[in-house]
Amino acid sequence: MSDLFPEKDHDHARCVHSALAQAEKVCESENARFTEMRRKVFSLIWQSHKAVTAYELLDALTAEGMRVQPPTVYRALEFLTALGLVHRVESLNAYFGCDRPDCEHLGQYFICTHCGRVAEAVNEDMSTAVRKAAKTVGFTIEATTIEIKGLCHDCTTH
Amino acid sequence: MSDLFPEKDHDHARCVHSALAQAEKVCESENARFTEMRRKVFSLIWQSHKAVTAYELLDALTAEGMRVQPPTVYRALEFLTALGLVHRVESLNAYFGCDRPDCEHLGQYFICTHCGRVAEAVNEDMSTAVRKAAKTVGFTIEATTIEIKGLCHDCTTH
DNA sequence: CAGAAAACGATATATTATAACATTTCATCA
DNA sequence: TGATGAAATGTTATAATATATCGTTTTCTG
Repeated sequence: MSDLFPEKDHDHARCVHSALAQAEKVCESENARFTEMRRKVFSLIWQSHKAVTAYELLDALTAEGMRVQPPTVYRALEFLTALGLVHRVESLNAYFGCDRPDCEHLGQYFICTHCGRVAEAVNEDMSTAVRKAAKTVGFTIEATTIEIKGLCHDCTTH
Repeated sequence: MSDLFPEKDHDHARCVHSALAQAEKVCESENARFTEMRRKVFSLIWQSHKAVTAYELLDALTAEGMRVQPPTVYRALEFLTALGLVHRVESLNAYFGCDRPDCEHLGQYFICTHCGRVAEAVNEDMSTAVRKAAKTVGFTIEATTIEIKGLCHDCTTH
């Protein structure tokens, strides 16, 4: 059983560091500006593996003394999601950081209702099943949302 | 290609009639009251195969002269979704009527971005793929959201 | 450095959803 | 059958999520 979710005591600073490094690369290759605000919002999202709402981000920024309004946060989120650096969980109105922003993927999100963490899977069986089902009914896919809620392995066993 | 979406010129009165009959049955078997308000909201949702928002329903009720407030609509929606008579599309914050409320199913929703219609599939390959992926990572599923946006067959070809 | 484009600030407001408490309706059974 | 308790609805207020618009600042490019 390959666990999708990180160990509870993993070195999270490393996740953050790696995520930032990847984000830098993606922005550079896309000729997009990774501004201070965007970097700040991105870092806040990566403070945990949970999904955070726009207003939680707003509060966090405010708590750090920044005078920030909703549009600022939503703009940063729009930028980050457009580049695939973060993903939006539709069923939570919340955002989490993407592990592999460098490769195209139709993500499937596992959301633990107990610990709140979100993990992204890139499962070919699921993707294939979706594509096949669409083909069967003559549907042309533009976007897919696959969100699976339940208990992660840690929360199931402990 | 079995088309999931109804023909453009199908007898929609029949859809509504059948949906109401099924809803009656489900409510009866669940010992739940299909009150006037719930029936009204349910009928409004079934006026088309599109997903409608809570406030569109509110406006429709108001347009008919009813003095209705948001909680009333949300309560009806909560009741109807709990019984599986309507489904919520998370990525649209909107609701549509379920075809087969009598049988358990993990629905997968195809949402046409052109005509706005929503069709529900119950595809075992998809369900299986999701369950299998979950098992692989030791995840205990509580709920799944599968929403596929794109063009329905009609809108692709016309 | 000028000019244009992008990003951000600021204000206002739209949209979606729920909390809390009052009133009404309805099934039940004493 | 009418008292009563639970369910449903009404009413008011407000919370939570999101965007439109316009002005200013920053940054890129020539």
